[in-house]
Formats: sequence, C-alpha cells, structure tokens
Amino acid sequence: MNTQSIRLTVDAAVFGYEEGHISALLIRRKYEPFKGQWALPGGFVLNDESLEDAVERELHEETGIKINYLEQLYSYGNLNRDPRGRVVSIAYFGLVRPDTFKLIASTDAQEVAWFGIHALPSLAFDHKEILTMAIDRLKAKITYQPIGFELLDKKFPFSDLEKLYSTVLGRDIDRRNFRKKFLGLKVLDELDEKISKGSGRPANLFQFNQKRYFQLIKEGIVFEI
Amino acid sequence: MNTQSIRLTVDAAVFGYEEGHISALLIRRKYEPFKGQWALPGGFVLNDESLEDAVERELHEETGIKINYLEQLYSYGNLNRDPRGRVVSIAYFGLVRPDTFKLIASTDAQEVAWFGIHALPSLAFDHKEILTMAIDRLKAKITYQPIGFELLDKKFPFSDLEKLYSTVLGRDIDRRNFRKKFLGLKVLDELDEKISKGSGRPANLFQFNQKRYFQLIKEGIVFEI
DNA sequence: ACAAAAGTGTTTTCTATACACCCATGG
DNA sequence: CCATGGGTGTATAGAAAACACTTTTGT
Repeated sequence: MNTQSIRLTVDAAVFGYEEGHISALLIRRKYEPFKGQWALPGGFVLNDESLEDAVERELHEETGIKINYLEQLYSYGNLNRDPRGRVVSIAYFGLVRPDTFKLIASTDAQEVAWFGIHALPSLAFDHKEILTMAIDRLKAKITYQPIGFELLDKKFPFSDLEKLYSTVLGRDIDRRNFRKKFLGLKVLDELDEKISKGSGRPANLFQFNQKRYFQLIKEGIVFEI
Repeated sequence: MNTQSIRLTVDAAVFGYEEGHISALLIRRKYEPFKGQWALPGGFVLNDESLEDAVERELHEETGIKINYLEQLYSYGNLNRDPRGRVVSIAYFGLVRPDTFKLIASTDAQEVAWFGIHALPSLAFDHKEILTMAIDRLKAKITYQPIGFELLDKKFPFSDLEKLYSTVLGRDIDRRNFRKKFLGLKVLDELDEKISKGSGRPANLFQFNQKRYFQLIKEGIVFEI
C-alpha cells in the first residue's frame, strides 16, 4: 500500500440575512498562503474530531460565531487547489440567525466580515467555486425546506419571511398566495404578540413549530414553495 | 500546525437495472479488515489523482466495469468507521448500462456481484449507511433528471423506461400519462426500428437525445416526472 | 381466433396564478 | 386625516390524474 500524504480541511459557507440582504461570512487570512486575502472560514481537521466538530470548531475559533444550521455541501479534491500540496476540503453549508451576529476574529483570521452575496471580494483557493455552489444550494433548498426559519429571529412577522424569500429567489412574491401556501404547510404557529415597525399596522408574530415540522418530515411530506 | 494522520478513500455505490430489478454492485474483500465480507468497491486515493479518477480506477481494478454516470454522493468522517484508524471516505453515486455488465474481480476483490437492492448482504464498514443514502438519491434523482437513460440500453422500447420508473419509485405508473409527460420533455427520439419480445405487438425503439437534453438544461428547464 | 404487449384521447379534479380593496396604527 | 405597512378571497388557467378500448404481432 502506498503512503498517502493527502491532508484534509473543512470549509464553511455560512449565510445570514438582514434587512433584505443575504450575506456570506468571510475571514481575512492572517498567514500564508493567500495571506491578507479573503477566504471561507475553515482549516485542518484534527485526528480525533469528526468533520462536523471540525467545522464548528474552526468557525468558532476564527469568527466567534455559533452556527444554527449545518449540512455537508460538497468535497473538493482537485490536484492544485492548494499551493501547500495535496489538500482535500470538505465544504459545509451553514445558516445563522441575526441575533448570533457577534463577530470576533482570531487564530488564523485577521478580520471577519459579512459580505453581500452580490458584492463579494476575490477569494483564496477555490473558495469562489465553493461559495457559488453554496448559493445555488441556498436557492434550491429554500423552495423545498422551510430553512428560512434558521435565518430569521425566533419570532418574526410574516412579512419578514416573505421578504427573505423574495430576496433569495430574486423575484417578487404575491403576498396572498405566499401566505396561503405557507400557512397551509402547518409549520407556523401564530402568536398573540404584535410588533410595530414605526408606521403602519402592527404585524402578528409567528414562530416555527419544530415538533410539527419533524413529524411531517417523518410522514414523508414534501414541502414546496 | 499539527501533523495529520487522516487517510482518504473513495467508495462507489453503483446501480444497474435489468429485468425489473435494481441492483447494487458489491465486492467481496480479499484482505483485512472485513476480509471475506461484502463491501462497496473503493480504496485509497493516490497522491496524484483526482477524486473522480480514484473512483474510476478502483471501480475498474476491482470490478472490471466502466462507469456510465458518476456524481459525488457524500463524505463520511466518523471517528471509528474504519478499524485501521482515521479514514475519511468520499462516496460516489454511479449508474451503469446493462451492456457493460461484464464483471471481473481482481486486486482487493475476491469476488464481484450484483445484489438486488431488496436482498443486500451485510456490509463492511459503514457501507450500509452509504448505500442507503445512495438508494434515496436514486429515487429522488430519477424524478427530476432523465437519468433512466444511463440504466437502459442505448435503444429501448418505451415500456422498458416505464418499468424502470415503476421499479425505482415502487408504484404503478399510468402508461398514457407517463408517455405523454415524457415525450413532452422532447428528449427522446423515436426510431424506425421495432423490437419484438416473443409475443405481443412489437414496440418502437427510442433513443435519448443528449444534444437536445443539454440544450434544455442550459435554458434552465426543469424536468419533473 | 386468441393471447399478449403496444399504442392512443378525453374528461375531471386539483393546484397555481393573477388580481384589489379594507384594516390598524403612528404622526 | 393621511401615510404606511398588514391582512384577506375569488375567479381563471393550466397541469395532473383517472380512465378503456383498439392495434399488431406470435402461436
């Protein structure tokens, strides 16, 4: 058997939503290679940690963030994707709520920031490719899984959900049809609280009903917006 | 930086279709660990080959098969999935045509065989989990991409396609509606040839029109059966 | 002439879409 | 009382599903 000298990293494409913008979480690299360039948070997997643990650790070390939703995206193994030699990276797709938006750069990161997905800087390694795939995943996923909840506050007015969908999908949404369809999924609880945004009629707050959601998933229900 | 001692493998979950059965391609392991047990074809990635090259090489070495369709499935990194130590595996999903069904076991495989997906033996490592995920992918994928063509001969009667779909989806299909819908996709060419299956009216042969298919994909058309 | 598989249209039901006015609050 | 955003129902069009008889061949 040959001796392998392949090393393994994890990278995270993490999205947040605020004020009608989807943003991606990036760090500025403190060390070579690509020192000073923007990149996805990530790093080498330790021998005694799972892949998920590695992503969460790196994310927390480099950005201070605690992730809300995480799933595997894709693995990248091109021969020359890393100037340090043969490095294979397993990329993850993550979402965070705005109330977790406290960024603290440290370890390998000299800076952390959110970038609107239409105003991205140039990226180290093949991270542009990874991020593009993650954005596609976000668009596809939001139409068949109610992941919007991972991007909003726990309690939110219906209009926030609507704005999120119209932002991600890049098109206008009919308020009445959207509401009809979404409430038909039966995964939202309407609360008695109201919120006022300065002017206009105050909105009822809604909340995602996780129990009901997982029950429906188990029954094989497919969500589609 | 710590020194990693993680090794990297690829594994392939490959499916074939014949006579109303979906089968998975398995090998019997010639060496430890799990010597003598059935497993997915696969093995260690070499330093100077891409992940795809590694899968295709291992598949060819161990089973003699040339793959028809291949895509990445998922990466598995649990700490104790391999008794040899820390081994992360990147799994692929593959399809082969029946006319490529010439199996030759060699290198790490002492035997190769097709197993109906409802009559699987117990498997080495976490390969049961991988194969289950691959079967789910097959079911999902066949409803929105015409991958059936990768499982049938180049020329086939329409009833073969129909039987394939009803096998994979595990339910009856209305012949008229299915034909209407599928021909509506405009990715099938009807040939002038006919085929007779012993008794009954001979069937027209069809062929997948790749050029037309990729053109429609480029235009952003979504296929749904 | 009969058994066996292939081929073919129409009707009904459901789902998606388009569309406009009233309501509750703050200033 | 006016500006602002929130909340609601109906009519139409298009897609999916249900459904049965005729055609071509081999025996």
